Amino acid sequence: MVRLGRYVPYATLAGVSSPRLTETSYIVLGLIEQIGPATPYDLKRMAQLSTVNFWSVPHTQLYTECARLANEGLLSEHREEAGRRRRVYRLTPGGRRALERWRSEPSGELEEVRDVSILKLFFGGDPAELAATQLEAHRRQLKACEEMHAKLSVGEQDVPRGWLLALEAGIGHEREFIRFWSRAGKAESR
Amino acid sequence: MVRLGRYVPYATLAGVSSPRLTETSYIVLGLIEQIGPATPYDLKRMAQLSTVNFWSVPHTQLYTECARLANEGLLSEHREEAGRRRRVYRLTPGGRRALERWRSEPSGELEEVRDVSILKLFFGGDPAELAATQLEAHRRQLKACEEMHAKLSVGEQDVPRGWLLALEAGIGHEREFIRFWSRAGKAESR
DNA sequence: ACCGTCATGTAATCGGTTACATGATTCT
DNA sequence: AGAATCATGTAACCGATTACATGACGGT
Repeated sequence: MVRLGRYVPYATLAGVSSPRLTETSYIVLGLIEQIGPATPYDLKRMAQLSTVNFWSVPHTQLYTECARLANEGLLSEHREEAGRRRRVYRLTPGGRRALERWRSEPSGELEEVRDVSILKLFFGGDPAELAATQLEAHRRQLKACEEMHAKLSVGEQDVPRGWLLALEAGIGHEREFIRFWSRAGKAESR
Repeated sequence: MVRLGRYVPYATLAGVSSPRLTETSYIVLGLIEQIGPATPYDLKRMAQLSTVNFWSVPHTQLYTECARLANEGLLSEHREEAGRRRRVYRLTPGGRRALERWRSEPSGELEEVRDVSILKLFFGGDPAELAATQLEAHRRQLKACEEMHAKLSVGEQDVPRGWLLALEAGIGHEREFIRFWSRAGKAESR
């Protein structure tokens, strides 16, 4: 079986000092591109709501990541004068270039599945018991995804194509999980 | 869309001081259970070869993890007298209990997909280009999985049931990825 | 006025990742 | 004998996770 390149290291940016951009960085850059100038808190809501929910980022990291990207010159930072003095970030031209470069460069990397329940299965966990719990969870999740998809599809909203596709990917995997656990749960145990 | 519990924290072990067991810990415990007393290097080979390849662990971590588990009393450590003086680890009763508890406790956690290419798609990457590269990679990976599965299935080898199931899960997901990218790659771009 | 929840952070910690290094073996 | 590869670690670093904390605001 082929080794999966899991330890993807730094993205080195031609021409820029030495910014190590992780997926988190691109999520921040990408979200700001989509919604315009934003505070870390805006990003948090956006991420929750929209659909980076297939790749969640804890809110505390949004703060530090914004600061870092600003430090690297990929975002500009501006503090509000008013009471809260929140930091508002926006893309710099360099940030936009970095995002575009990343986005347009297809990668042959494969991700591992890394599902805890499958790990338990691997190490001898009882298929029927694992399946019962997992099936319920995946069915719920599938339902949530489908509802979200329906909501985004109605009318002529201007939902970016990528959002729908990503959601559809999620839906496909949920279905696959359901198929898998259905089979695994009832196969003869010997 | 439902929030996925991604930040699964510590597994607290009733009765034991304060061992924080991660998935890596259970991989180590589980592998040692399967192959008996082993050095970190044995674990590395085992992990590579067998099938924890759907959840890889870098070899350096096997060393530190073994040391930590020994420290927590879940493994016992014994140094060879001979030249290499390698450390050989084996399960203690406590370690075995911890493993069994973990394994038999089904969890409703869901994993996120976290696929970089889908992330690029989400942020506006070109479906056709991404699909081309991903399709090739997934096809190759699928082939490798299937070959491995065939190899493990022939004859009356005593391959643990979990190994086959985990492999089958991987195969299912690879097929799903292929379905997805096939569709995404050729859908009308507007 | 008080309470609960949302908003907005800061900071310590830690597992995971990368870098580096040396001793065995095997092959030519 | 030297080169290449396998075996076996050690250690620094850093992003991600957890813990903690306070201010604003809507409702009762």
